[in-house]
Amino acid sequence: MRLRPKSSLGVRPSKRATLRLDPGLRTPLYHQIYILLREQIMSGAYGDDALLPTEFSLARTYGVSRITAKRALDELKAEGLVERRRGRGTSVAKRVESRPVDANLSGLIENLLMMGLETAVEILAFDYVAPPEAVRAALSLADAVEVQRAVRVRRLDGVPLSYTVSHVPAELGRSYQRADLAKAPLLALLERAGVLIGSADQTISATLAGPEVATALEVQVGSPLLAITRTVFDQNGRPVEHIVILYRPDRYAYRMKLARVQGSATKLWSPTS
Amino acid sequence: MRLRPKSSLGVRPSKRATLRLDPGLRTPLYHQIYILLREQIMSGAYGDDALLPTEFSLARTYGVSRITAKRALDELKAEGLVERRRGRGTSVAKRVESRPVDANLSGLIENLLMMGLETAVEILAFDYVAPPEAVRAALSLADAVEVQRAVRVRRLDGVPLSYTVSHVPAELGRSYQRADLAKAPLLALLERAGVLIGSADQTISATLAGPEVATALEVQVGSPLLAITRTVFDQNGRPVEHIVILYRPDRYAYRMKLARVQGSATKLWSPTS
DNA sequence: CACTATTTGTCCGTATGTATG
DNA sequence: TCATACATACGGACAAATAGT
Repeated sequence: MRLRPKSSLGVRPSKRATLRLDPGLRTPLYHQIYILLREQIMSGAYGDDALLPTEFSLARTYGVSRITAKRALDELKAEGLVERRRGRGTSVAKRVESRPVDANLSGLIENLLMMGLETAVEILAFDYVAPPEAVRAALSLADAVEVQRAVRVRRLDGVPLSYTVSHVPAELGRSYQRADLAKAPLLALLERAGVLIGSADQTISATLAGPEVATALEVQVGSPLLAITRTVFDQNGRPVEHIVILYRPDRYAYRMKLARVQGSATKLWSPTS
Repeated sequence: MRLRPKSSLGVRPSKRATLRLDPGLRTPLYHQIYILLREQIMSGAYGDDALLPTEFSLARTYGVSRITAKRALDELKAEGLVERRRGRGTSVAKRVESRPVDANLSGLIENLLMMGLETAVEILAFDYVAPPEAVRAALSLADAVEVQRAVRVRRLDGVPLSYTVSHVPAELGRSYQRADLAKAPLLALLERAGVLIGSADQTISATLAGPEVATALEVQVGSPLLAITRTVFDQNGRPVEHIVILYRPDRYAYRMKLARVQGSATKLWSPTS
């Protein structure tokens, strides 16, 4: 089978000419070069009618054959990014100038308004289970306790936005029913049951869409997702809810304003608003 | 040559069962599945002695042959992440327990202290370029202006933590040199140059590692990354810096404490500290 | 005008990797 | 495990268009 030889004795493969291409990366060499060139074109490195490197030149700098370099250029041509003419070379076709690094355009939703009632909620699961170890620890529960688990998908304009898995200690979970969750936020239900919400710990990270989540959010398996994990405490510091929310990054962005904290070496920013 | 047939007549290949793995991603199918499974293992989705899906089950859910599914599992085994026994199935080998759902344990770095000087910075690029359109817009620059661009990788204990691309208006960029960036944070350099830092807009999202970033961060292509895009303004509201930071989610988590805002229907939380 | 160097287009053959049944 | 198909990557060889002398 041979899954990567593991370079038995620490013998570095002595790659000399190979400028930053990684053959062990599982992505075809020509495609790596294609991405590098596209990146340079997008960022305007080849202004106007300047010529891209020739096939031979690319082959030399990246340590590949001319055919491989040619394929990278051909892929650019197939995308309409460059024009190629025999004897002349390869030049940038259209002034692309895209790549929205800054989001905000398009139909991106921001944090707060989304919490409003403009969204539709579908409940995929509502049951009582033994919690995963991490959840049990976060909620400071005893060993053999059950929790109320709910899996929800939130949509805006019919397009999935987030996939939520929430865990609530069973005694609190009894205070609401499956149908309630479709209409009101979980926190509101807990407050209705007399819980005095205090603070929350929140961790923001990134993960990949697995099969179930991908289906629910209508994205490809392996798509990136923004993951927010939140543990909510009441005013006595008792944990009352543990929730993981997975957002489609093309539909949702977590935006915030920061203000500079003067005179502190370690703490640079303080959130505002 | 045939670079992707372009599906001549709009004839969709009728992929039915294929639960949306991406064949156009140029990454082998077995490796895509490997990345997904590793991601799930790392995030503790298979607690304790739970079994991973069988080869046949994987083959069915992803619409590939059993051999391909087997290879994904074999690759996990080669990495020492799982144990496989005939007739029994595939189980998680070592309690990896990295990527704790709740952060904070293990070697996870939090936001603020990291900005300190415990980390080593490598500068991959330091030049003056025409900015990408999105950056130009964010910095409110005129059309044909150059900006100072820096690409950096930050490491802690020798392991890459973040990949940073920063753009600063050229006149401000002249105030520091390449070597300065390796020693002090960009904001400190700007303040040294007389800039009075005011506020910042920040967007948090998720993305996938491309070849260049993957190499720099020593992760696989297609791994999830936490993406923070920040535009910094001086006290007059003039933009002075645009920066995109890509974090390895297994090494860095964005944590925050939230306090409940009472009596507001739309605004539920207010950040504290 | 030929002559040449450069550069892309096309073809061959071969070896290895990927994916299927 | 085997046979098969296709993709990837290599090196070599030659043809055809372009630009300069």
